[in-house]
Amino acid sequence: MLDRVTSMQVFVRVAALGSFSAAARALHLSQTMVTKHIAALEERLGIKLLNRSTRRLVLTEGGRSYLAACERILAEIEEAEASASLDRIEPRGTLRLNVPLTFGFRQIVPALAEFSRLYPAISVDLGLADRYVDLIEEGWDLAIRIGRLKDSSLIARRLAPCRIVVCAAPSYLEAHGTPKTLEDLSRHNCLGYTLSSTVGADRWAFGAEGEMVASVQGNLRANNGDALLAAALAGQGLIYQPTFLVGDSLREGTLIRLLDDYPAYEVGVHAVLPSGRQVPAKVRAFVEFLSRRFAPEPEWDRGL
Amino acid sequence: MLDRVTSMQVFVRVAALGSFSAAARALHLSQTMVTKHIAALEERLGIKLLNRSTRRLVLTEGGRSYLAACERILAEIEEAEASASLDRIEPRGTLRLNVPLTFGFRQIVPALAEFSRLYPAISVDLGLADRYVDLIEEGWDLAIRIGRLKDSSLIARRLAPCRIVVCAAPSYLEAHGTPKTLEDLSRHNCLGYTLSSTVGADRWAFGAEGEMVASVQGNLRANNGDALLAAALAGQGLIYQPTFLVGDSLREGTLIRLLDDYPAYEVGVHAVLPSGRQVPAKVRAFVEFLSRRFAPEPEWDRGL
DNA sequence: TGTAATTACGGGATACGTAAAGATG
DNA sequence: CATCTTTACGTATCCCGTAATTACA
Repeated sequence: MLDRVTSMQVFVRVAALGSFSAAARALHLSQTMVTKHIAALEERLGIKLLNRSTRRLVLTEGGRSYLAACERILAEIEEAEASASLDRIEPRGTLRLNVPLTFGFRQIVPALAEFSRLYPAISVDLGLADRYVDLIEEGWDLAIRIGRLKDSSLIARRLAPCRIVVCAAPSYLEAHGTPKTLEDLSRHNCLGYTLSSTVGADRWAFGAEGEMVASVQGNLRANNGDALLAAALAGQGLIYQPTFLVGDSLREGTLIRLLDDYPAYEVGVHAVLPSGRQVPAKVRAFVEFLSRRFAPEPEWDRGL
Repeated sequence: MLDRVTSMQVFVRVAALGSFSAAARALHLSQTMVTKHIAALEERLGIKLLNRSTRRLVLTEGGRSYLAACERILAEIEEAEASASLDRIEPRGTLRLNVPLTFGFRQIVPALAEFSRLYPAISVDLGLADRYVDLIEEGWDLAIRIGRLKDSSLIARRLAPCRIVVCAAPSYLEAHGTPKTLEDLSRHNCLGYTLSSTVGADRWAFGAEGEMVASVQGNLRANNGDALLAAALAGQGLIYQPTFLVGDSLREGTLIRLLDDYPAYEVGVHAVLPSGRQVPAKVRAFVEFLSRRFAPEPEWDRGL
């Protein structure tokens, strides 16, 4: 028999999203299992819950009232488990963590090794993605977001500053000279980062709040910082990237920071979590861990 | 994973009876499974629910509060399932019913009065429309369709025959003569029904299967049978309409049936519902009700 | 020593995903 | 034709009871 609680969760998700496949994605299940869960419920109850054509789902009358009951019941179960569970007190279980690619590889993955030593009872399910993810929809416990946050339906905690600087390889500077002012940038090959809609591709900001902006252009754009870093190291042009990415190269001298008379544009590295429920200890533990790890100054900014 | 609802039931029983083996007997389970269910809950919650020595079971602090929650939750589940299952046994709720205009006014609305007396727990949401409606999309429980069905993704049940006959007012026949053969029709003013794409406007069919077809024309067309009926009664021309519409006038003598040497074209009145295994009791009840009401011969065909 | 809970273990049921089919707009 | 639901099917899991084991009065 399919777990009835799971079936109820599936049903609630299907009803909320209006789609079997969307629910499957959200719950990390196959479409097949979603079908089977709904079928199991319908069989058990003896009524049809959803009228479905391929494109459209509509709750039946019985489905509507059962849905309301499921929501009540699931909330009660969750509350009962949360208040009874050790999870509240002791960090354990699986932490579903979603982080941006570059920051993830460079800063989170190394950190996780230590975190796992500290908390052997926690296993981590790491999602690396630069795209926007819906925490609640996709069931993440926690995400790392870099930038300036707007979404207010989530709890955010600032973990570290993220300073964005301009730099280039010595070979490039020898060949093309060194820009001294923002105006000079327009005469250089500025490799653009396309993922942020505000700054990175055509506009490079300076000053902690981004008070100054330079318009730039170049012969390469990418949606991935590591790719741009590689290009810059090869002497192709200037890049405008966060210090957590270019810090090592700057300390090694393989990249040179430019325009350091202008204060760097500063955004934040944030831990973001779904609001509402009480925060599980595993999440608290990880946020605290990162917060300590990155304070008072993150490692990647040492010596810059 | 053990079914969580079952585990809760086991836990409640164990707590009530103060013994694993007693609970096993009560639930027709092996002692083994009782142990495993309790262990599964304890694992899931991360806390001990029962302190047990061989002879004695004592709820822990956490166990007591979780027990209370389980009792609430199980009661709610039972209630939700019972209420949902009622839908399949006892006809109740709102029946969303879509019917064609003319048939609806003449045959369904009168029937509904009696239906409501028979099933006071059902309220009806009646949609009158001649256009094609998507049952699933628009959330209808049931539709009446008249004609010959093709759509196979729906369940259809034939409720009654629908015979289509030619008739005219005596005043018209006095003025223009009485057609005796299909060929004669071409010399008459044939008022066309435009809603059906197959027959009704330019082509009038005869014979149970529509084996014979006459081409016709006239000076009025409409997409509504009642309008054409009114025109015919006023002596404007011939109409080709179902007996459920013209039956009363024929019996009164305000219309005269023509060409009754030719057997009438016969289509069906169908109940059509979204497919799926379970049909709600309210729907079954209504279909049965109509089926009985129209059998063995529908009222509108009496005496024709 | 007798009763109750737990562990070991094997067989059979089933939960699950892949892949293909069916449906739909 | 792309997308969504359902069916078919093979596999690995784990549910479950029998039987052996441990714990306790």
